[in-house]
Amino acid sequence: MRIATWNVNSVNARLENVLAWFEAEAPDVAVLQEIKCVDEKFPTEAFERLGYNVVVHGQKTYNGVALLSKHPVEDVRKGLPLLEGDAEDEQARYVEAVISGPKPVRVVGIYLPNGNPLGTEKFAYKLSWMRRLHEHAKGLLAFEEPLVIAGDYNVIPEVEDVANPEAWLGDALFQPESRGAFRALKNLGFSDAYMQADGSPGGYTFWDYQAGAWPRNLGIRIDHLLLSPQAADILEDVTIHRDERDKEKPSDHVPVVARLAL
DNA sequence: ATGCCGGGTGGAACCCGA
Repeated sequence: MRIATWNVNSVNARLENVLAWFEAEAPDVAVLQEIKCVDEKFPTEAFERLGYNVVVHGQKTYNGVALLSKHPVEDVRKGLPLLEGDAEDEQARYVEAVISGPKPVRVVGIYLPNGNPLGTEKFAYKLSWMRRLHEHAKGLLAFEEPLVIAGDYNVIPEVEDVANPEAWLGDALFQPESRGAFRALKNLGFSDAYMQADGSPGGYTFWDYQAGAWPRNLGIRIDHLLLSPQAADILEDVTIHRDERDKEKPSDHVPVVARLAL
């Protein structure tokens, strides 16, 4: 079973590329981020024609996530639980479902807050969102079942994950607090699928539209799939679909696909 | 990268992304 994550930077602006990729690759399950539309504007029928069950957690203009599955889905959750004292969260950044394939696997799609600029409410929101994810993930791990938390984490985990580290020192994606929270999440017992299956430096998943970042390969690795031990044990390979960044009207992120022996 | 690009909104100029 192949599970994909892709920040598409507007599903409707990207529809031609996205549908072509799904036709060619036909992942069993995919999570999309930054769909940038409400549920009613999501191209649900187009994905249904390709054989997908569609779960959308949309929002006008910003954010928005979706989960697509060729198998039936159960136990759908939209939105990350709040912690005590948290204010309501209006931002659509979390979707979760159990995929009822040959063997069940729980798949979570996240669009973790960017957090820039530092020293603002946005950075505080990023860190508080990561605390919420940490607590919820701990609960999911306790099921001791195959679990994949995939998405745009907006965290550069290590110096090997960025072409030009100096340029990112003042950025929320590369702060010690952000990297520490990602490491703490991983240390609950997750395996970073790319690091487990490949691990070579330069496995970038994002290149800025500006300043020739793509032709100069000034990328960062921020789209990750974290695997529970039961999922890590059956990981076969991980593929970063770099070619998508070279298409007409590309997203600034490319798809990442993990194959599990399910 | 101070926003050089790109998307959305709304119908110009501004917000947001990473």
